[in-house]
Amino acid sequence: MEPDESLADESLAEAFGTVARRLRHRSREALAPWDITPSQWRAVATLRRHPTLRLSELSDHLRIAPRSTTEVVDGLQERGFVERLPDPNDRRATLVQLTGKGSELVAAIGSVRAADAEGIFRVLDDVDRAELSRILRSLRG
Amino acid sequence: MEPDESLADESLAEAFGTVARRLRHRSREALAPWDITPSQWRAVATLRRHPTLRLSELSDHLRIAPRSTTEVVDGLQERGFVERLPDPNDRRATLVQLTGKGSELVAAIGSVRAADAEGIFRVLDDVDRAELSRILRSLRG
DNA sequence: GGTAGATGCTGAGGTTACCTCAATATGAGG
DNA sequence: CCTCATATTGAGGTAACCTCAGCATCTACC
Repeated sequence: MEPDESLADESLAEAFGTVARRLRHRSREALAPWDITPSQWRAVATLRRHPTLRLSELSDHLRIAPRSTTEVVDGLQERGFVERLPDPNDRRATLVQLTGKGSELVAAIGSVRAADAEGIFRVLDDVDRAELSRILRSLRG
Repeated sequence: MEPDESLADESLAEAFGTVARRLRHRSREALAPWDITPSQWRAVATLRRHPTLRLSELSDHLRIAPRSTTEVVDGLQERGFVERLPDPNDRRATLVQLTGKGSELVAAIGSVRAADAEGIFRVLDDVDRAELSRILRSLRG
């Protein structure tokens, strides 16, 4: 029950939130030229690796509720980056795919190289990056 | 420009956000019995260490816009955890302080010990916690 | 001492990224 | 066919931010 210890732990959670906020902010700025938000980018990036996903599968990857995925996909579809297709095997389901424009987006942003990540994580050396990556993976659960 | 590397970096930012979201979620649950939100808790915790702060100073500590601090303090004041006092040295400014109830809150939550932090960071051993803490501090900027 | 410009707070209004709950459509098993 | 589960979405809500404008007050300089 030493106050110092409790402070340390509290700071851990707090510092985490602070960095996350900063990261979100940077990310938003970095993506602004393409008129997409960080959470939309997360979805696009997921679709790059899994070219065809049901909405529910995309939800699982993003770890958000299905309803929220609908919203993200709506936004991307409006901007023409993804398209919805009926799942031929299950008429309840909807498949999501990148459009040509969506693929171009991925390429464009990929070549500029996630300035959001770089900008903030640049202060870390390779060892620290690896450490952080490992720790995050275990915290992700 | 190797795709693997870009993927790794992207995952770093992504994983960070995922963990942050999870942390926020846990934190909300942990604080629910006291009817305060994580960001309100952050403010209360700050006031524990700096018993009297101007709103603008509190903003600096929380790293949010002054207007947002007004909102956080409003919420805490409604619930009786903090009070606003006029700054005797500057009639533009408002000082914020914990009330008796606010101090009890800090004590109560402190004794249960940040379940939000513990719950998620429990998977880390002491070394990893220290590493994470150090890395976060450098990322905080 | 008076006025220009900085500073401190808050009202108004907006955004992002989530959420739950209920409705609708379809699938699967008996 | 009938029930139960699953997939998506409409409706509506929330937390945690933001900016911009307005008002009060302070500070500095003439």
